[in-house]
Amino acid sequence: MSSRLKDVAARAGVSVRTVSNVVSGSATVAAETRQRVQEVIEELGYRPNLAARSLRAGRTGIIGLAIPELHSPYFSELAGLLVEEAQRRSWTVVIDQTRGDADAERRLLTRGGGRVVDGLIISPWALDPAELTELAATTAPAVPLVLLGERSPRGTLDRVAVDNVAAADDATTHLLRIGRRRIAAIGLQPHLQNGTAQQRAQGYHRALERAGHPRPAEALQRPVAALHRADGARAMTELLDGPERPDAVFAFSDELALGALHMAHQRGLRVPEDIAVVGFDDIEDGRYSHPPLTTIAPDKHQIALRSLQCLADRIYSPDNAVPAQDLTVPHRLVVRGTA
Amino acid sequence: MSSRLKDVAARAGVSVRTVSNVVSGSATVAAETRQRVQEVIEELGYRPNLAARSLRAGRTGIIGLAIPELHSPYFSELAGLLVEEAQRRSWTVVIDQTRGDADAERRLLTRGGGRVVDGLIISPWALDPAELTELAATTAPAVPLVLLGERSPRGTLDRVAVDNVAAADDATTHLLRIGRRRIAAIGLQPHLQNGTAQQRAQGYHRALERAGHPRPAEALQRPVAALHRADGARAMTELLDGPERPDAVFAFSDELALGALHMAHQRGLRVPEDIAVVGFDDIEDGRYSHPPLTTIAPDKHQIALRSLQCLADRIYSPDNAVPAQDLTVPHRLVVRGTA
DNA sequence: ATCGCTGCATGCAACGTTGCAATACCCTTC
DNA sequence: GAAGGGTATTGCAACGTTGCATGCAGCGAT
Repeated sequence: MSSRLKDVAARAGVSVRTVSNVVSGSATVAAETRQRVQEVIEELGYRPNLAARSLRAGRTGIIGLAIPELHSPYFSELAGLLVEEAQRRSWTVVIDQTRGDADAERRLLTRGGGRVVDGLIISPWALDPAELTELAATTAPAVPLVLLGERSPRGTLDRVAVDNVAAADDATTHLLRIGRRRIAAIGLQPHLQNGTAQQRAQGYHRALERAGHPRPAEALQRPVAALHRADGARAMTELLDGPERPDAVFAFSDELALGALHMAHQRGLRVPEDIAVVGFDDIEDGRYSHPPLTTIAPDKHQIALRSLQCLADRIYSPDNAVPAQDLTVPHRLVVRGTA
Repeated sequence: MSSRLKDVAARAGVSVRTVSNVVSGSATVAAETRQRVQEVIEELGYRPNLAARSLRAGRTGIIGLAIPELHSPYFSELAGLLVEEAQRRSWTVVIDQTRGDADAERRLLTRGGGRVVDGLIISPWALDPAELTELAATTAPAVPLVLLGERSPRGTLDRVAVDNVAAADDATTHLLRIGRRRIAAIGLQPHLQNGTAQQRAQGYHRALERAGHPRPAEALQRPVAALHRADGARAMTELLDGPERPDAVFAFSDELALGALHMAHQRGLRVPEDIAVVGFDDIEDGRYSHPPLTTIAPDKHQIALRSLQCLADRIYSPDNAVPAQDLTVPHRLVVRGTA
């Protein structure tokens, strides 16, 4: 059994309340008393019981981070930054993996999220933003919520993301500028109500259009089941075996790009001479691929920082008084070796 | 405000206790009553308050996972598996990043770990296993603890790991078998009391010795500050600029290996013809590098499974009655394209 | 000497849950 | 019809913490 306020109080010869005051520092305590209590705290190794505190305060000091999968580099890099930044605010982060499972995301909002965590940062994947908004609105005690990437209809929920359309446009424009003409896209997700993929596709089209290109053939726009390397490799195979061989590929994620790059090597193509590649995410691996990957780098640090700030505003605001925010974080094109 | 047992009880016309019985399913409740209570629970959207439960039960249902850094692929892959497996046991995982900081690891054991989590799975990095054991023993309420990788002196703490010596031996032996003679090692960490690196170095030496090779020159054994790609690239540079150019490299982690591979490409070397590379960890990226990385694959799934099992045994056992276990999980050599 | 003020310390109650032990009820059996 | 046994339900207390209100002492001002 470990020591409680009561034990410290008894040993220091003061009341429980006074020890509590020393610990929290909220009320005035005489220097001498504080000193004595502090010593006893050290001596007994007193640690506040978080469960009791939470019960009393109605807060747990825990926030949730819901991402599709932790082993994906983009999310693990982001999660790392978030955990670190949360620590600075003395929050603890629990990570949930939704694995692209709509039910898992649903459960998180209605059940899991409901009582354990003070707030939730969620990067939706399988769940339609509309349903998500609906769920968030109808869940009994509203969990403070911040969306990563997906926009909720009519901006009813806080959201932090890069400007996906502009970023995809930048990537495509770069490929045009270096003289590419048959630019393929890898990463469309027509089967999902997935705003992110749609937005990136939109940026891709916008750039081509502005440059006076005809709308690219369907065969050049490759859908994927997920954003893993394997999917990128598969899509690349399809492209290389397709009717019109592209001279450039814009992949909607670095993992897809690396898979595509891998396949290009397998087929004996030179990158970027035979085929240029641009990715999206700026994951660590891309810096060390061969050749190093040209990519769109979202400011992940900003994403972590601002989504936590957003969540804090909502958690500490009385009665949802804060209006929903839609924060756009900066991105930049990082030109390395593949395009 | 959200509903409590009290609210459900009032509405269903039963006592608080009966509702509690329905929720927990522990005591006998008449079918009819159960039905009615269930309906009210649905209607009001009642969710148990975890803080109150924890306070009462003395358990939080939260376990900690302390790893050096989340953005490193090996750890994020492992963390993903652990989170998933923990979910199956209805545990919540909070992840702490120690960033190779000894103080952070110390704090975790004495302070953080003390009261928040029911148990802790820790992959020590900066902390000497001896000090770690010492700390664990002297901390007031002993936190159930499982070590990943590092062994505690005289096996006083539970531990899950691969046989690092044998695995490193396997990797080195493979390089010998394909005809390499000047085999370098990247990843030594003489400045840390880091058992893992020492063990891998030991396996490397053992394999060379058994094959009748002289002890490799110091210049072939490259120390690193950390296990990132950048460190691997740097070490590779040193090797290529060194007095004796190796024809093979055994890197103590895949990240190091990928950094080394990158540098080999930069210098215009052919892999594996000019220089062979073997890594350690079997991270996803290695499967898509060019060429795909030959590596030692620890059974990560087993690591997750068994460390949780171990922790469960300790948490649910009365009074530390369970003896400390030292579990060795299997590994295998995965031959791909770099060696 | 009395009053009010400030600084410090304290007691009570409540957060929502569950273990324990007791009670009320019904049905069977002699 | 009473005793016995089981089933169903309940009240009380406690887990450790903190908000609120209050108490107490000492001080300077009136």
